[in-house]
Order: sequence, then structure tokens, then C-alpha cells
Amino acid sequence: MRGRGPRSRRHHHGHWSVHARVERFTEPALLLLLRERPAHGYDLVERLPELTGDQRVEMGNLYRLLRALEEEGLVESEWDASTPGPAKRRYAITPAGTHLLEHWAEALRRSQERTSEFLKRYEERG
Amino acid sequence: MRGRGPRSRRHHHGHWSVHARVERFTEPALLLLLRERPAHGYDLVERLPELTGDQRVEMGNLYRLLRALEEEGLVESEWDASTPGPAKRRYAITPAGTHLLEHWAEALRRSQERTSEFLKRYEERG
DNA sequence: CTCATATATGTGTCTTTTACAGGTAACGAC
DNA sequence: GTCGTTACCTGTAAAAGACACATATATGAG
Repeated sequence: MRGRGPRSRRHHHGHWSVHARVERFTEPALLLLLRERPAHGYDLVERLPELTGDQRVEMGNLYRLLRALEEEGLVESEWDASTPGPAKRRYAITPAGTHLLEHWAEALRRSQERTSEFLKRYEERG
Repeated sequence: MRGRGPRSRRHHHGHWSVHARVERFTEPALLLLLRERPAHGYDLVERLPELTGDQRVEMGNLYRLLRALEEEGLVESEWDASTPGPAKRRYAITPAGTHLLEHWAEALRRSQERTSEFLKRYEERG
């Protein structure tokens, strides 16, 4: 239970850091960015904080996630060597990905309601 | 990436199940229930769905979580053998737990804002 | 040329959290 | 006795995330 990672929240002077992130939120965030326009991984890493907050997403995990999404048919990709510098793998969303994003949006709305009820109940008896 | 668990979402006929739960949400839910009144584990398991939705929380993990919270000084407990049936361990929230719950509430409000921005952006270009 | 930096994609591995599958024990109803 | 309910607990594996490291192309400073 101890060590680094999400549960390691103890800070100086008895303060705690709590982040309250939605599980696997990177997935709908990627799908939303890719629905707006195709992009490659490095580009997505730079634009993800617009949706996730200022938290940086781990590059390695992001590339793995993109390949997993492609295996499941939610995105598709091809190499793009047209620009100078290292070759990029350009990802685009598929119809299945758009469909899943829709389900994510519904799930996030339900999550909003649950959290609202939690906060209401929290504030009722402060 | 395959197998059972949170990422195993493929259902019949191309449908997917997405849940959008807040990470470690059981922790603030427990703290809120315990702020309202002391309780024992089995009782908490029955009342947690009021906050988490209809999803059932795993008993084993709940007892482990309660002991972890106690180790961190967020709750305290004592055995209660006054009632018939098996002895219960009665948990109560500590001042540190109340303080952490406050941070959770702030974090959840920030999470609400991020999710609202996500949904707004999602609906802008539907 | 060499070195540092930025771009771009990856692998390896550990921890945390959650899921799942059990086990032990007290008590009441039958 | 044994069945169901209450109540607590352990073991273990998978998923997601955190962190460290590896590889390669290009550009600019010196």
C-alpha cells in the first residue's frame, strides 16, 4: 500500500494531495482530440493537458494506449515521413471510436450527477 | 491489455460498457458516510451504493481499505461485541480524516469543472 | 565535427487499485 | 444438523499508471 503512485499523497506539514481523476480518462480525451482532427502521439501529448488539466500524460503509456486502441479498431494509423525530423505515426478516429466516445460522454454525464450528489450531501452537513 | 477487469468492455453486438468512475472514489465515500455517523464494515458496504451508484463494492477490498485508512490515522476503530452475532469493528472518522475529506471535496469540484469542459467541447462539434 | 536540444516513438518494470475467488466464525430459524 | 444471514478476513491476478531508460532524426551553438 505504501510507496510512490496515486496513493502516496502525504506532503509536508500534514497536507495531502488528492486528484480525483476519472479512471482511464486519457482514453476519451484522446478520442475527442482525434475526432477534431487526426494527429500523431507527440502532438497529442502536448494537447492532452487542455482536457486533463495541467497534469502531464506519460509518453510511454500514451503510445501503448494508442496501439491498444488501434488493436480494438477505435483508431487507425499510418506512418507519415513527409515532414522533416523523425517519422510520425498519424492516428485518426474510426466510426467505432466515435461510437465509443459517445458512450464515454454519457458515462461522464452520469459521473457528473453522482459527484454532484456526493458534494451536495457533503455540504448539507458541513 | 486483454482479459477481465475495467478494460474488458466489449459486449454483444458491438456495444461497449464504459463506467467513468472517479479513481479511489470509495475512499471519500467512506469518509463521508463515517462523518455522518460511526459504522462497521458490513454496514458501510450496504450504504456505499447510495454514493457510488448501484455498483457493489468488494467486501475484501473494503476491509483492507478501512485498515489502510486507520494506519494513516484517517479513521479509528474498536471491537464492538455488545450486539448479538459476530463481533463488529466500529469505525469512526478522525480530525485528519475530516480534513482529507475536505480536500477530496475540493478535488471533486475541480474534477466536475474538467468534465464539464470536456462535455462542452464534445457537444460543440457533435 | 561535436554536443546539446527538440522531435518522435518506443520497451521494461514496479506499484497501486481493483476484481475475483475463496475461508472463518457467530447466531437464528427450521 | 444445516441452511441462511451477518461479519470479518486472506490470496492472487489483472489493469492502469509511474518511472526509468532506449532509439533515431534533425537543428542549431560552439
